[in-house]
Amino acid sequence: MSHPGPEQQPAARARPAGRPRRSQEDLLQAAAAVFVTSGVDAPVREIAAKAGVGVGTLYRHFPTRAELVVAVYRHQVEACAEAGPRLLAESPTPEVALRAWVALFVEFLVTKHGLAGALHADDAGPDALHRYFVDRLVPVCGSLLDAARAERGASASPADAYTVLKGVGNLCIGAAADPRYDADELVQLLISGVLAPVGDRDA
Amino acid sequence: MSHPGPEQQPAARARPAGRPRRSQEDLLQAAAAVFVTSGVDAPVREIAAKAGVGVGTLYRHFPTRAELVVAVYRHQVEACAEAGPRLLAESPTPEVALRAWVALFVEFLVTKHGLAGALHADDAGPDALHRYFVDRLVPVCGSLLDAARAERGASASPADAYTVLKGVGNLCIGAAADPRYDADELVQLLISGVLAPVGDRDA
DNA sequence: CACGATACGGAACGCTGTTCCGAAACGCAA
DNA sequence: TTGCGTTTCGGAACAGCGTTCCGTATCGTG
Repeated sequence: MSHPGPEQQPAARARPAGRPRRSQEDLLQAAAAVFVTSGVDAPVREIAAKAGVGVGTLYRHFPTRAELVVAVYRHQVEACAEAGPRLLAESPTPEVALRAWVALFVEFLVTKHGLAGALHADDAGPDALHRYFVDRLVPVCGSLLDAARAERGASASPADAYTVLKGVGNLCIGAAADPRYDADELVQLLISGVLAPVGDRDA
Repeated sequence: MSHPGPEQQPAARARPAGRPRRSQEDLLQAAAAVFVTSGVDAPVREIAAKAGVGVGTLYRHFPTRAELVVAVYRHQVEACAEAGPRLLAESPTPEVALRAWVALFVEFLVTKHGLAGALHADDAGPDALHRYFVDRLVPVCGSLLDAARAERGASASPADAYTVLKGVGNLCIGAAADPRYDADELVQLLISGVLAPVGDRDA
């Protein structure tokens, strides 16, 4: 923070080349800035350029694109995860806590353009991004879900925490780019369905 | 007037002077086959190779990738659209009809690998694929939704047909590639939430 | 001062969707 | 039949992506 180092002029610089740590921080700040302006899908070269380094440097610090994204958003995901138990303790009912937490998650995903879309497991290889989100947030979501369901008295579990979390994430895809689409509304309705008594689904 | 006419206005005569237009049909069949094996995101070159033509030929018949996808699935989308009113007429209640139609839509999306993911408006340009799906299916979804809501007596509309349809489509993303994720279940739960009385959302 | 280790930048690779153009195949008229 | 215009064909070429690779510049140290 106290040493931002925003110099980007390509000429006349005899600056740190062999030092290990500076680039990493520059990269993270540059990536965060570019993600805000150009979305999470911004080209790698744009991030490297913003940081004033080559793509080779970027890839040594973050071997894959997903790991860079994880690094940029790690503390926000952490904050979201930690908000779960706190909301559960502070809210009047577990359902209120669950809804508040989910709203928090949705706002996080929607404000980072393209993050929800980049969250796909896609196929085959376990994406570092997908894995991190799942590992960190599924337990939190699960405990909130269990508490809310216990309150409602819904014994049967129609959908597990992983499915619900992935569903919420999917609902956020494209939300920022489409004014006609209200992801937050839909997510709350999904929660309503998840918490509804099982017999409610039969006509 | 009685000119020998080295210049012919291409008004009515659009006769194929070159090879017959067999290519278009070959392309559609090849694309359908490739989509089944390699998913909707299969490379354009693979489709062209399968059809035994060059990519130039493919792009003259289908100026963009999305239009090819639309052409391949047009009759299935049409069938899905036509199933809406039929289900509404044949089902015991509108909600049953809505749930059955949505299940149909989900099965269609999930079985075509990657179709749901390719459905994004993404950004900026109105995708031909997205437009076609929306134009054809939103009215159908809307009438089913209205009927089901009228039956339930839920006056307020928490989410319009476009939002619900897009939400359902989003929930199907990655469903085929992830055994732990049950899109169909989630979609039915979302419908439950959509049809639930408005006051149900407040804790 | 010299030498090895290492982080650096950016060219290069393989892949994508899309555009472009020379060449070939056909119908029609002379 | 022969020639010509028209239209389609095939695939090279272009632009952009994520990722890999390597010559080079700089640092820490003996």
